[in-house]
Amino acid sequence: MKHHIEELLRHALQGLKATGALPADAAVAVEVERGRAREHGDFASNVALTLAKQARVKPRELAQKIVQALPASEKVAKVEVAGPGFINFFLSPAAFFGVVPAVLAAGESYGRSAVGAGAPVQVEFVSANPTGPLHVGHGRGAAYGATVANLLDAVGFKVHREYYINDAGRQMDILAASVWLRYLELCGEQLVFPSNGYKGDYIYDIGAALHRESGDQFRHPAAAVFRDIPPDEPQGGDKERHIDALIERAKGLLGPAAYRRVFDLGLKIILADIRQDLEEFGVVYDQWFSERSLIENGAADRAIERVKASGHVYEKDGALWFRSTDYGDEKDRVVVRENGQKTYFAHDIAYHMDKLERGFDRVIDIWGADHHGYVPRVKAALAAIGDDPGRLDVLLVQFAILYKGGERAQMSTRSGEFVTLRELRREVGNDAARFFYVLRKCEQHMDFDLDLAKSQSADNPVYYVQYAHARIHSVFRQLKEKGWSHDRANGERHVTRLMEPHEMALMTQLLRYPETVETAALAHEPHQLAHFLRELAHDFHTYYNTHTFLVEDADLRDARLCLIAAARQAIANGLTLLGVSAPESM
RNA sequence: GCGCCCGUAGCUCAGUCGGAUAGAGCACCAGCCUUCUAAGCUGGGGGUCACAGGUUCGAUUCCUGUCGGGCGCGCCA
Repeated sequence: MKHHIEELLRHALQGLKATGALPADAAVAVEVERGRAREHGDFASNVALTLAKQARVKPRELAQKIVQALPASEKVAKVEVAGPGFINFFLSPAAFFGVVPAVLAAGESYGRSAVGAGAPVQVEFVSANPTGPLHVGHGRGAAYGATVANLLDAVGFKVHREYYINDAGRQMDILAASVWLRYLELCGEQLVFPSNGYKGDYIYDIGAALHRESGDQFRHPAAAVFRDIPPDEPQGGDKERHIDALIERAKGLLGPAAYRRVFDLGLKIILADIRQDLEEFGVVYDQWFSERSLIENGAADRAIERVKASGHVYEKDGALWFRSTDYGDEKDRVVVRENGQKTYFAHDIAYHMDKLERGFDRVIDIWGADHHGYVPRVKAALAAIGDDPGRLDVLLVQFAILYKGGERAQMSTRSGEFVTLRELRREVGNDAARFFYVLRKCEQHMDFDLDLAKSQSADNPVYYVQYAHARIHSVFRQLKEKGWSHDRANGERHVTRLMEPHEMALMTQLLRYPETVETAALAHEPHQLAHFLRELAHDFHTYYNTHTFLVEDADLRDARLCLIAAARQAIANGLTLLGVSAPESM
């Protein structure tokens, strides 16, 4: 509908250019928005205000000319010039009534569109280090990313959902060492666990799995493990040097093959856990992309070569540096360390190179806001190797702070004292978690009130929306109990009877649904859809309270049932995009 | 210190590319169940859009500065 109004305006402006009322080269950016107040109509445009200067006419005068040049449309009942020069459009009743059969005919596809034109888009999200279970911070990225992907899919993009597995690097070595040490304890060795190791209970579980699988095969005396290892922090040493030495000792004592078995077992178990966690949360990927594969198949080397070939590199202190400051980064970055190892950044260049080579029109990365400083260097690298950094969008998701009984919940993976996503899901349910996570725009810090999310009350927006859906089902159950049935065709013939203000409001909201999905998708803002659904539910609840649907007059009854069936469809479609269930009864 | 994000009602937050009288939910107050689920509805009070300048027909929105909060500034990932 919005696009229809925009089209009418464009026609009018073309006409005015043809007659010379507007300069032929006037920049035409037609803006149409929903009128805020009723008296401002259903749609309003400020084109006359923005073009007045170029046309050298007073805004109101220009607005009048535009209105006269507007082509007739059966969907528009009235057009007015108002205020300083706004053009207000009032839709005809036909435009409202049409939405009911339109929704019912479209069914699950109502709100879907083709603006994306099948363009391939990749959405990479969560991508948490496989060093432990997902915590509640990852949950927001998961819900947000999954919903952005769903929205893009709904408006016609070909969406590829991907998880980048950080299965290389020091953190994973720390995990492997942590697992091995817990395993040694289970073998009966007495040792002091490193302060910088992973201390969560799940490490014992993996150690136990290793022991079940391999018995004492990887056992070494604690004395041999800790011989000549530099002291840990509590003993006055450096915790980083301590853990690094333990990693080297593990590799030495176990040998490459056995070390790899320990390493891979930890990776496998944790990854399986993450995967299951996300699946239960309704988050499913097309691809799990391994960082290690970039090293093993030479992509990382190839990336380094391309950066070198760009000339934006130099050697310093034995390391290879990428001069990212050439592209506006605040300092240069190491890509190959003094010890010959490539940095995480080097792998990330290779990964993004690979993404673009795979032919995505747009690549969307969803990162935690703590990685914001990382954006310029990745874009710089893409620019240096001749790729277009404009194809990469990085969306930063702020942390969610959990409140429980008014108190903040602390989280830190290393110490093992964190609230996991799984715990959150168990506590508030998947639906509330998915809904709450996308209720705020991503760059907003979010206070996640666990007590509210879990409360089965009117305060809880997710129940409010779901209840509207369930209530409509309930009406149809009542219909049967009264021995009636719904004649949809008859209802559609009599939609013109739906003249009550509540009915008009509900139809207006239904008309807005496709616009909302499109706007939310293109702006990557799921919260717009969440807020829309609450409003739609409100429009239904007020209607429900004011009018009886199951009236004796069959024509009116059928028409009303068509309307609420359409509302039910729109709510269900919207909730599905959010990954929230639409229950038939509550 | 530098960089990024944020600051809107008592609380949590919307506010589309600069537009018309700044909105919603919660909380608070007053009402509504012989009627399709009261997990609902109706009405009411509540604002220096952090502060100070600037840009213009017009600023919550754009620019500069100040204050306050979060995050980042490794040859970690």
